[in-house]
Amino acid sequence: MHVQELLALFRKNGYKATTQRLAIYNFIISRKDHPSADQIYQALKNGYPTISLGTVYKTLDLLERLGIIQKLGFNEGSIRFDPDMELHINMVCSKCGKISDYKTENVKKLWSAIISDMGIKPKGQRIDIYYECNDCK
Amino acid sequence: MHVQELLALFRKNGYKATTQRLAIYNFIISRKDHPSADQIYQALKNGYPTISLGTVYKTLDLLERLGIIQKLGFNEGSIRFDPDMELHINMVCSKCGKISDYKTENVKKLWSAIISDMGIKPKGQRIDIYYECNDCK
DNA sequence: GTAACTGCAAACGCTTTGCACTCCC
DNA sequence: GGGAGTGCAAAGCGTTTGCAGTTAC
Repeated sequence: MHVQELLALFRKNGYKATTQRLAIYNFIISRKDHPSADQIYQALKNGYPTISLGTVYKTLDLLERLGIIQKLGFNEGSIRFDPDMELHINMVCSKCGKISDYKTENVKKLWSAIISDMGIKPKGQRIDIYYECNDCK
Repeated sequence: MHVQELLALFRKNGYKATTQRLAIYNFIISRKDHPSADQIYQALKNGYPTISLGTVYKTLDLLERLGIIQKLGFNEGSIRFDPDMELHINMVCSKCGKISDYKTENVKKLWSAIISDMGIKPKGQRIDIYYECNDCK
């Protein structure tokens, strides 16, 4: 999603397009791994010295409500934020925790087959595969 | 897994088979939804008045280390415990949060197709589908 | 008998909340 | 100008930790 679209989406829903919100969104989509709230905060502190962790959380909640990011709760007590709302698989390294997305047409096709097998109308999904990434092997 | 097997597994790994551990495991497998630590604690308090939440957590960690249950972190800050270690889909009601498992041969077949498509060796997986359950419709 | 386990309570860490100040529109 | 949003600090809440007393073996 481009800045212009995001701006329009905010305004359409009666939310203000603040510097912080745009910065947070831009940061998330610039990253392939799925950062935690604190990682976002730490990274933005330099460019935006007065930004606060509370604002990061509030913005992430807002982006989720608008349906443009997904929250992924993990066992270690952390929540990660994924800006990809299309069907994909989260490849999670079970050693270092790094996450990368896997998205192919074939996966979509096979997933549709699973859905039609189940006979329900899904509102969303979350698919994790735990493995050992190349760095950790 | 039967009590006898669980007992053997504990002893093989040098852990003691305490009343609390057996009770916690038995409770989890008796439930189709995936209870949280506190739900387990609340349910067992009656039959085991001195049991503590700390013990519940420690036991759940142990069971996970032994590879017989899976922790599922959710966005709402809670962790649920799933005693089914075979491939299945967690059907999560997005309104009431109820979870039920979906497990068929067809899902296993389609999932294997996805895995071979990816060309990795998974150590485990977690598949959630969010939908609206019959009670909430 | 003794090492592991329990139960309790305190500590912890991530997230949420409340509120005065600030900034977008 | 006014109301939504920010930043800060305190509160909240699920989970972990430490330790003295207890239990399995």
